[in-house]
Formats: sequence, C-alpha cells, structure tokens
Amino acid sequence: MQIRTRFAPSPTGMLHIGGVRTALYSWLYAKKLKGQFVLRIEDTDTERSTKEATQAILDSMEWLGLTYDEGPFYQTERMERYKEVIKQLLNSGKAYRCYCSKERLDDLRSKQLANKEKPCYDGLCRKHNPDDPNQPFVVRFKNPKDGAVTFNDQVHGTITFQNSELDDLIIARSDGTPTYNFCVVVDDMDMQITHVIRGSDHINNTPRQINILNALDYTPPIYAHVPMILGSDGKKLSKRHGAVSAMQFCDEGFLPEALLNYLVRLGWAYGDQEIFSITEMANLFDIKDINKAASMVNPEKLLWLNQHYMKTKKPEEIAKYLRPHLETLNIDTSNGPELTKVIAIQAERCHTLVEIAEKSRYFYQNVSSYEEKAQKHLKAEIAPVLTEIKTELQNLANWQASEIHTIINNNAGKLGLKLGKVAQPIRVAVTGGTVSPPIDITLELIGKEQVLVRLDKALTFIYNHASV
RNA sequence: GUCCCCAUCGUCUAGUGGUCCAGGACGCCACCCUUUCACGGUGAAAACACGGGUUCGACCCCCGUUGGGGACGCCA
Repeated sequence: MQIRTRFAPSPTGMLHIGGVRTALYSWLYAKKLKGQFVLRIEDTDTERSTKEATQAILDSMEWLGLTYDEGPFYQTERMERYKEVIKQLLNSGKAYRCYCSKERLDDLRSKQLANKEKPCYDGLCRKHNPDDPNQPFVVRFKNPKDGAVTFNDQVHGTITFQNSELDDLIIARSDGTPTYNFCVVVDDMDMQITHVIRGSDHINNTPRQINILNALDYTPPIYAHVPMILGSDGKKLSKRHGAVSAMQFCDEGFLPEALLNYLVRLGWAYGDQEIFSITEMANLFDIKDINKAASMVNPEKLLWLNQHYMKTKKPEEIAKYLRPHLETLNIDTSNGPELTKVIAIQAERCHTLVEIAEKSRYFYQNVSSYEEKAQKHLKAEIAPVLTEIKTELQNLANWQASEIHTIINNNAGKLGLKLGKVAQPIRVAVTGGTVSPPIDITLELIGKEQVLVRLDKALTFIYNHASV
C-alpha cells in the first residue's frame, strides 16, 4: 500500500511547535515508508484566516526542510467540491436543513449547561424537517442515533464513542460555506490519505468524521492521535499560553536540526538514544513508539541540542545560518577573520547563533569601551608587561596562536606571574570584556594590526586613569 | 457538568510479569581539567500518584480513587 500522510494546519494564528511536531511525525512516517506527504491549508474560516499566517506555515516548513510531495492545497479553492458533496448528502437524506436561530441555540445550550448536561443540538429540525427557501438555514449532518463508533487509534488503541453522545453537527454555515469537520472528511477522502496523524485534541472529532465517511460509503483512514504538548503552565499550547511560533526559533538562532531533534524526542523514543540525524529519524521513527501522555516543553534541553549541533556540524554549514544574525547586529565580516574559524572556536561556548553573533563582535569591530567590571584589569602595574608584549608581538613575523602563546607565557614567567594574570588584561584590551576564547587564539583571529591598535589604546587608557 | 484521553526522577524518557532496592538525557550540585568563559571528564541527589485485586512474583495485567489534560462553536 502506498502510504499518504498529510499536515493540515489552519492559518488562523502562528504555527507553534505542537503543530510542527505533528508535521514532523507525518513527514517522517511518509519518508520511512516511502510514501507521500501532503500539505493542506485549512482556511475555511475566512474570518480568522490570514495571509501572514499562511506564509508563516510555508516559511516554517521550508526552514525546517519538511518538504511536501503534494500541495499546498487550499480548502477555499475547493468550495465547489464541498458544495457538491453537501448536495449529495442532502439529496440522500443523510443531512438536513436547520432553521433554528442562533438565539434558540444559545438558549438551548445555557439550559443544558444549567442542567449539568452535555450541550447538544436537540434535533428539532431533524424531526420537523421544515423547508422554507426564503429563510436562512444551515445544513446539519444526520448523525446515527444509536450504536457506537469504534476506531483503532494507532497510539491509543481502541477508542469507542456512543452515538448518543454525538449531535447533528453543522456541515454548512448559513452563508453556504462548509465547516471543518466536513471539509477534512472530503479532503482526506479525495486526497487518498491513508494515515491521519494529528493532535489528540481531535480525538473527539474522529467519531463524527467516521460517521460522515460512512454516510459517503468511504473507508476511514487509519488514525493516530499524538499527545498534546503543554506549556509550562500545564495547559494546552496556545497564543496565550507560552506558545512560541516556529519561526521565532529561527529568529532566536536555533538550527533546524536541533529543533527537529528536540521535537522528535518529545513524545517518541528509540531506547536511550538522544541524538538523531534527519535520516536516522526517518529510518527509526514509528507510530507505535509514540507515547500516550502529554509532555511539557523543556527549553534547556533544546538549548543543549542546539549547542550540540553548532559544535558538531561543519562550520561552513553553520556559517550559512549565522550570517543573517550577524547582519541584523550590523556586524560586517568582510574584514576580519574567516567566519568558519570564529564559529569553530565560539560554538562550544554558545547556545544559539544569536549568541555567537553577539559574542563575536570584537573579531570584526574595534572595541569602543571597556566593560565596567573589566576595567580593574587595566591597572598601572601591568602597563610595563603590556608594553613589552606589544613590542614582541610587533616583531612577530609568524602570527600564530602558538607563537603568541609563547610570548605571553614567557613574559608572565619572567615576572613570576600566573598566565591568567597577564592574559586577562590583554583580553580586556582586545575584546573590551573579561570573556573570550583562549587569549592566543583570540589574538590570532583578531589579527596583528588590530591587536596592536587595541593594545595601544588600552595603554593610553591606563595612563589616563592611573591613580596618583 | 457530560464524554474522551492520560499517569516512572523538576523536565523529556527506557521499561512490555522475575535480569529493576528502576536505566539514559537535560537541568541542578560537587570534584577534576583550566588562561577568563566554555568544552570535556568523574561523581552525587532525584521517580514507578494512591488503594484494591490477579499471580509463586507486579512499574509492567484488571478494577477503583485521586490528579492532570482535551472536547463539548454557523473555530480548526
């Protein structure tokens, strides 16, 4: 059997990591079984759907490399098809027109709630079957009255709903546009989706969709409901509850493979393995290994994974992702050390690309000031050593970390100082702060010319601030 | 309220009746390394929600309790 999965987000808000994970699982499953992955935009809610949100979905998929074999399909472009199926259902008596006013429905609902009942449409128009083409109406699906719907969920096992729990849902609004539960059914059918992998908040919709499918004489697909990802407050991820859009992770300097690796392990495991390349995921992933329980986001672990990928991937690769972040910080790398060399030395001390960019400014720009707490290293007593080191560096022909190290080390030794005592003032002089990679490498990368300029500047600073 | 789902360290998880006084990872703490910051290394603390069964034997199977989540829209 040819496997076909789909990701069907609605462009009514940002695409957050919960959505990204279901997309990833669907994508992985299709890849693993050499099937097809379809992207479908569920934009039937014209009130809330936006172009920006649609673009965000497309951008996220591209950034993450979740390529689709078909689509993107837009439900708004398939209206004729939905209307056709609605007519078919109406003609075969499997759906009916409902003229109940919103007021009556609201009233009904509040009464039911007050009686501690589950709010349900009472089927008034199903019984009376009025027909007045001059009045506004919605179309409701005639849900079976008795019996039960059972389906074999691939992550939860057998799930059963009594039909008595289900009411006659609206499949077409009074303006004639079809609603979600109906469009999903038609699309999954038309697009020959074999496996529906989606969030467990859709479990309750499944029996309704199966009933519609049955009314259409179509065999339902296989369902797999993946558990929710909860915000740190333990509630469903939403705009209000700490949900962060996928693209924000891009903006914050995360690598796609780090996010994907993080997400794949949230709710799925392959023994004790933590690190998975994309191809590895695709080979090892299986729906049966998805956990049942909801999970919470653990930002520290994502950070750890991001660092892992920053320091293990080829610097050339990282450079591609890093450049835009340097640009936003107005750091021009055309003059200065090769970016790949900076990455090689900075990745292990940073957690995000943004952090690398922020902490690498001094490789490409002169220091304009010294951090407050760094100034204590620029004291009169170290001026002589600094001057001596500067002279020796000036005469150094072979500008290399090892040579630089020898010079600094020798001078420290001559004065009986620990290396750190000498390294720290130099560090402040060339970086403006107290933190940097090893001093010899830092100097090598900054380059001879700039190092001498900055050493001079530091010396001037010391003379100007010498206490009397 | 009704229905549905879920329940192992703080978090993500391994575990499918005996090999578990429960393993890994992140984080946290301590120590080592050290030229600041890190990387790395070593080690420590840290969990089977509770109560009943079933069984020679339960983290694992069944029932219940409690707790959490989701759904109940002319949203998706």
